[in-house]
Amino acid sequence: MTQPRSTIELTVEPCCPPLSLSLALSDDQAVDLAKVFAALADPVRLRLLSLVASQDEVCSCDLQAPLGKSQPTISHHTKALAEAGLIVGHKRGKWMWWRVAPDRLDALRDVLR
Amino acid sequence: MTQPRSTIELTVEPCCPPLSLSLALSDDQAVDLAKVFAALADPVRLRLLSLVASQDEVCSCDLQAPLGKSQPTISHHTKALAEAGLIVGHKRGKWMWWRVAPDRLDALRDVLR
DNA sequence: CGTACGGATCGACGCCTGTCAATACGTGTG
DNA sequence: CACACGTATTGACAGGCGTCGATCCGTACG
Repeated sequence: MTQPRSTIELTVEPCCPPLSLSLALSDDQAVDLAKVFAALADPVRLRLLSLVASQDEVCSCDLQAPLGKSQPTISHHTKALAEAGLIVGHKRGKWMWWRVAPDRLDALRDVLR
Repeated sequence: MTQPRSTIELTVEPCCPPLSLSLALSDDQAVDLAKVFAALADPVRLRLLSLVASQDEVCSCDLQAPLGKSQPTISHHTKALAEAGLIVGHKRGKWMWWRVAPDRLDALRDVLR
Protein backbone atom coordinates (compact mmCIF):
# COMPACT_ATOMS: atom_id res chain seq x y z
CA MET A 1 0.00 0.00 0.00
CA THR A 2 3.07 2.29 -0.08
CA GLN A 3 2.24 5.38 -2.11
CA PRO A 4 3.98 7.58 -4.74
CA ARG A 5 5.41 10.94 -3.65
CA SER A 6 4.64 14.37 -5.03
CA THR A 7 5.34 17.66 -3.21
CA ILE A 8 3.41 20.29 -1.15
CA GLU A 9 4.53 20.81 2.47
CA LEU A 10 2.10 21.28 5.36
CA THR A 11 3.71 21.42 8.78
CA VAL A 12 1.87 20.47 11.98
CA GLU A 13 2.18 22.33 15.27
CA PRO A 14 5.41 22.47 17.36
CA CYS A 15 5.43 22.76 21.19
CA CYS A 16 6.95 23.42 24.62
CA PRO A 17 10.11 24.74 26.41
CA PRO A 18 13.46 23.19 27.48
CA LEU A 19 13.64 21.78 30.99
CA SER A 20 15.73 19.81 33.45
CA LEU A 21 14.55 17.28 35.97
CA SER A 22 17.16 17.63 38.70
CA LEU A 23 16.67 21.39 38.99
CA ALA A 24 13.52 21.99 41.01
CA LEU A 25 10.64 21.89 38.57
CA SER A 26 8.03 24.64 38.63
CA ASP A 27 4.38 23.76 38.55
CA ASP A 28 3.87 25.02 35.01
CA GLN A 29 6.99 23.30 33.77
CA ALA A 30 5.81 20.04 35.31
CA VAL A 31 2.44 20.35 33.63
CA ASP A 32 4.05 20.89 30.23
CA LEU A 33 6.55 18.09 30.65
CA ALA A 34 3.84 15.72 31.83
CA LYS A 35 1.99 16.27 28.57
CA VAL A 36 4.98 15.10 26.56
CA PHE A 37 5.45 12.01 28.69
CA ALA A 38 1.72 11.35 28.49
CA ALA A 39 2.08 11.23 24.73
CA LEU A 40 4.64 8.46 25.20
CA ALA A 41 2.61 6.63 27.82
CA ASP A 42 0.69 4.44 25.40
CA PRO A 43 1.93 1.22 23.78
CA VAL A 44 0.28 1.94 20.44
CA ARG A 45 1.85 5.39 20.24
CA LEU A 46 5.26 4.02 21.19
CA ARG A 47 5.09 1.44 18.43
CA LEU A 48 3.80 4.07 16.03
CA LEU A 49 6.70 6.33 16.92
CA SER A 50 9.16 3.48 16.55
CA LEU A 51 7.72 2.71 13.10
CA VAL A 52 8.12 6.31 12.02
CA ALA A 53 11.63 6.45 13.48
CA SER A 54 12.77 3.27 11.77
CA GLN A 55 11.94 4.47 8.28
CA ASP A 56 12.32 8.16 8.02
CA GLU A 57 8.97 8.99 6.56
CA VAL A 58 5.79 6.97 6.87
CA CYS A 59 2.32 7.33 5.38
CA SER A 60 -0.64 7.11 7.75
CA CYS A 61 -2.06 4.45 5.48
CA ASP A 62 0.93 2.24 6.25
CA LEU A 63 0.46 2.45 10.02
CA GLN A 64 -2.98 0.95 10.28
CA ALA A 65 -2.02 -2.63 9.39
CA PRO A 66 1.08 -3.11 11.58
CA LEU A 67 -0.57 -1.47 14.58
CA GLY A 68 -3.81 -3.39 14.17
CA LYS A 69 -6.00 -0.42 14.99
CA SER A 70 -8.82 1.35 13.18
CA GLN A 71 -8.21 4.39 11.02
CA PRO A 72 -9.79 6.85 13.51
CA THR A 73 -7.62 5.41 16.26
CA ILE A 74 -4.45 5.85 14.22
CA SER A 75 -5.47 9.41 13.42
CA HIS A 76 -6.09 10.02 17.12
CA HIS A 77 -2.62 8.81 18.04
CA THR A 78 -0.75 10.66 15.32
CA LYS A 79 -2.51 13.79 16.47
CA ALA A 80 -1.46 13.18 20.07
CA LEU A 81 2.19 12.67 19.10
CA ALA A 82 2.12 15.71 16.83
CA GLU A 83 0.65 17.92 19.54
CA ALA A 84 3.43 16.79 21.85
CA GLY A 85 5.87 17.86 19.15
CA LEU A 86 7.27 14.37 18.78
CA ILE A 87 6.36 13.85 15.14
CA VAL A 88 5.73 16.22 12.27
CA GLY A 89 3.22 15.63 9.49
CA HIS A 90 3.27 16.69 5.86
CA LYS A 91 0.28 16.26 3.61
CA ARG A 92 1.04 15.37 0.03
CA GLY A 93 -2.05 14.91 -2.10
CA LYS A 94 -4.37 12.51 -0.37
CA TRP A 95 -1.71 11.05 1.85
CA MET A 96 -0.35 12.17 5.19
CA TRP A 97 3.37 11.57 5.75
CA TRP A 98 4.95 11.54 9.17
CA ARG A 99 8.50 11.85 10.42
CA VAL A 100 10.01 12.19 13.88
CA ALA A 101 11.06 15.55 15.30
CA PRO A 102 14.61 14.54 16.30
CA ASP A 103 15.46 17.70 18.25
CA ARG A 104 12.39 17.13 20.35
CA LEU A 105 13.60 13.68 21.38
CA ASP A 106 17.03 15.15 22.09
CA ALA A 107 15.49 17.76 24.35
CA LEU A 108 13.54 15.11 26.17
CA ARG A 109 16.72 13.10 26.72
CA ASP A 110 18.35 16.14 28.28
CA VAL A 111 15.46 16.52 30.69
CA LEU A 112 16.31 13.16 32.21
CA ARG A 113 19.51 14.76 33.50
CA MET B 1 10.13 18.74 59.78
CA THR B 2 13.38 17.16 58.50
CA GLN B 3 14.10 14.04 60.52
CA PRO B 4 17.19 12.44 62.14
CA ARG B 5 18.79 9.42 60.44
CA SER B 6 19.38 5.97 61.91
CA THR B 7 20.03 2.81 59.85
CA ILE B 8 18.08 -0.27 58.60
CA GLU B 9 17.73 -0.69 54.82
CA LEU B 10 14.52 -1.84 53.13
CA THR B 11 14.63 -1.82 49.34
CA VAL B 12 11.52 -1.39 47.19
CA GLU B 13 10.83 -3.29 43.96
CA PRO B 14 12.96 -2.87 40.79
CA CYS B 15 11.50 -3.27 37.25
CA CYS B 16 11.60 -3.80 33.48
CA PRO B 17 13.99 -4.51 30.53
CA PRO B 18 16.26 -2.35 28.32
CA LEU B 19 14.82 -1.06 25.05
CA SER B 20 15.37 1.18 22.06
CA LEU B 21 12.84 3.33 20.30
CA SER B 22 14.19 3.43 16.76
CA LEU B 23 14.45 -0.35 16.49
CA ALA B 24 10.96 -1.68 15.80
CA LEU B 25 9.32 -2.08 19.18
CA SER B 26 7.55 -5.32 20.02
CA ASP B 27 4.12 -5.23 21.54
CA ASP B 28 5.29 -6.43 24.94
CA GLN B 29 8.21 -4.03 24.96
CA ALA B 30 5.88 -1.16 24.14
CA VAL B 31 3.56 -2.10 26.97
CA ASP B 32 6.44 -2.15 29.47
CA LEU B 33 7.93 1.11 28.24
CA ALA B 34 4.55 2.79 28.30
CA LYS B 35 4.26 2.01 32.00
CA VAL B 36 7.48 3.87 32.73
CA PHE B 37 6.43 6.89 30.72
CA ALA B 38 3.01 6.76 32.37
CA ALA B 39 4.78 7.10 35.71
CA LEU B 40 6.30 10.33 34.40
CA ALA B 41 3.07 11.59 32.85
CA ASP B 42 1.84 13.42 35.92
CA PRO B 43 2.89 16.90 37.07
CA VAL B 44 2.86 15.99 40.75
CA ARG B 45 5.07 12.96 40.17
CA LEU B 46 7.48 14.98 38.05
CA ARG B 47 7.85 17.59 40.76
CA LEU B 48 8.17 14.86 43.36
CA LEU B 49 10.91 13.22 41.31
CA SER B 50 12.67 16.53 40.83
CA LEU B 51 12.55 17.13 44.59
CA VAL B 52 14.09 13.75 45.27
CA ALA B 53 16.69 14.28 42.56
CA SER B 54 17.71 17.70 43.83
CA GLN B 55 18.58 16.50 47.30
CA ASP B 56 19.81 12.98 47.26
CA GLU B 57 17.54 11.56 49.86
CA VAL B 58 14.14 12.83 50.89
CA CYS B 59 11.68 11.81 53.59
CA SER B 60 8.05 11.30 52.58
CA CYS B 61 7.11 13.70 55.33
CA ASP B 62 9.02 16.46 53.54
CA LEU B 63 7.17 15.98 50.26
CA GLN B 64 3.66 16.72 51.41
CA ALA B 65 4.11 20.44 52.01
CA PRO B 66 5.93 21.47 48.81
CA LEU B 67 3.63 19.39 46.64
CA GLY B 68 0.47 20.58 48.35
CA LYS B 69 -1.19 17.19 48.34
CA SER B 70 -2.65 14.96 51.04
CA GLN B 71 -0.59 12.22 52.64
CA PRO B 72 -2.42 9.36 50.86
CA THR B 73 -1.87 11.10 47.55
CA ILE B 74 1.86 11.44 48.17
CA SER B 75 2.02 7.78 49.13
CA HIS B 76 0.14 6.90 45.96
CA HIS B 77 2.63 8.78 43.79
CA THR B 78 5.77 7.49 45.48
CA LYS B 79 4.42 4.00 44.99
CA ALA B 80 3.82 4.65 41.30
CA LEU B 81 7.35 5.97 40.79
CA ALA B 82 8.83 3.09 42.78
CA GLU B 83 6.92 0.49 40.76
CA ALA B 84 8.27 2.09 37.60
CA GLY B 85 11.73 1.67 39.08
CA LEU B 86 12.39 5.40 39.03
CA ILE B 87 12.89 5.88 42.76
CA VAL B 88 13.93 3.56 45.55
CA GLY B 89 12.66 3.73 49.11
CA HIS B 90 14.33 2.86 52.38
CA LYS B 91 12.41 2.72 55.62
CA ARG B 92 14.29 3.92 58.67
CA GLY B 93 12.25 3.78 61.83
CA LYS B 94 8.99 5.54 61.24
CA TRP B 95 10.21 7.46 58.23
CA MET B 96 10.38 6.52 54.59
CA TRP B 97 13.37 7.88 52.67
CA TRP B 98 13.45 8.10 48.90
CA ARG B 99 16.20 8.48 46.36
CA VAL B 100 16.27 8.31 42.57
CA ALA B 101 17.39 5.18 40.73
CA PRO B 102 19.97 6.86 38.47
CA ASP B 103 20.66 3.87 36.21
CA ARG B 104 16.95 3.69 35.48
CA LEU B 105 16.93 7.27 34.22
CA ASP B 106 20.05 6.53 32.18
CA ALA B 107 18.31 3.55 30.58
CA LEU B 108 15.32 5.67 29.77
CA ARG B 109 17.54 8.27 28.11
CA ASP B 110 19.02 5.57 25.93
CA VAL B 111 15.58 4.47 24.82
CA LEU B 112 15.04 7.88 23.22
CA ARG B 113 17.74 6.94 20.67
C1' DC C 1 -19.13 17.60 -11.99
C1' DG C 2 -19.45 13.17 -9.53
C1' DT C 3 -17.33 9.47 -7.64
C1' DA C 4 -13.68 7.15 -4.86
C1' DC C 5 -10.66 7.18 -1.28
C1' DG C 6 -7.50 8.83 2.60
C1' DG C 7 -7.83 11.31 6.69
C1' DA C 8 -10.09 14.01 10.48
C1' DT C 9 -13.87 14.67 13.61
C1' DC C 10 -17.84 13.29 16.52
C1' DG C 11 -20.42 10.56 19.83
C1' DA C 12 -20.59 6.82 22.78
C1' DC C 13 -18.79 3.33 25.73
C1' DG C 14 -15.73 1.15 29.15
C1' DC C 15 -11.66 1.47 31.67
C1' DC C 16 -8.06 3.74 34.17
C1' DT C 17 -6.36 7.30 37.28
C1' DG C 18 -5.77 11.34 40.61
C1' DT C 19 -7.73 12.83 44.65
C1' DC C 20 -9.28 12.75 49.44
C1' DA C 21 -11.53 11.05 53.91
C1' DA C 22 -11.49 7.18 56.67
C1' DT C 23 -9.10 3.49 58.36
C1' DA C 24 -5.57 -0.02 59.10
C1' DC C 25 -0.62 -1.03 59.89
C1' DG C 26 4.06 -0.54 62.35
C1' DT C 27 7.37 1.55 64.78
C1' DG C 28 9.18 4.26 68.51
C1' DT C 29 8.34 6.39 73.10
C1' DG C 30 6.56 6.92 77.64
C1' DC D 1 1.65 -2.35 77.19
C1' DA D 2 -0.62 1.64 75.47
C1' DC D 3 -0.46 5.55 72.99
C1' DA D 4 1.28 8.76 69.28
C1' DC D 5 2.66 9.46 64.89
C1' DG D 6 4.28 8.45 59.99
C1' DT D 7 2.94 5.63 56.30
C1' DA D 8 0.08 2.41 53.49
C1' DT D 9 -4.37 0.81 52.02
C1' DT D 10 -9.29 1.09 50.98
C1' DG D 11 -13.45 3.03 49.05
C1' DA D 12 -15.68 6.46 46.51
C1' DC D 13 -16.02 9.96 43.17
C1' DA D 14 -14.95 12.80 39.14
C1' DG D 15 -12.49 13.48 35.14
C1' DG D 16 -9.62 11.78 31.31
C1' DC D 17 -8.41 8.49 27.71
C1' DG D 18 -8.35 4.55 24.18
C1' DT D 19 -11.29 2.53 21.09
C1' DC D 20 -14.57 2.08 17.35
C1' DG D 21 -18.62 3.01 14.06
C1' DA D 22 -20.55 6.67 11.65
C1' DT D 23 -19.92 10.75 9.40
C1' DC D 24 -17.72 14.81 7.40
C1' DC D 25 -13.91 17.09 4.73
C1' DG D 26 -10.52 17.37 0.70
C1' DT D 27 -8.09 15.74 -2.89
C1' DA D 28 -7.40 13.14 -7.03
C1' DC D 29 -9.20 11.23 -11.26
C1' DG D 30 -12.67 9.88 -14.77
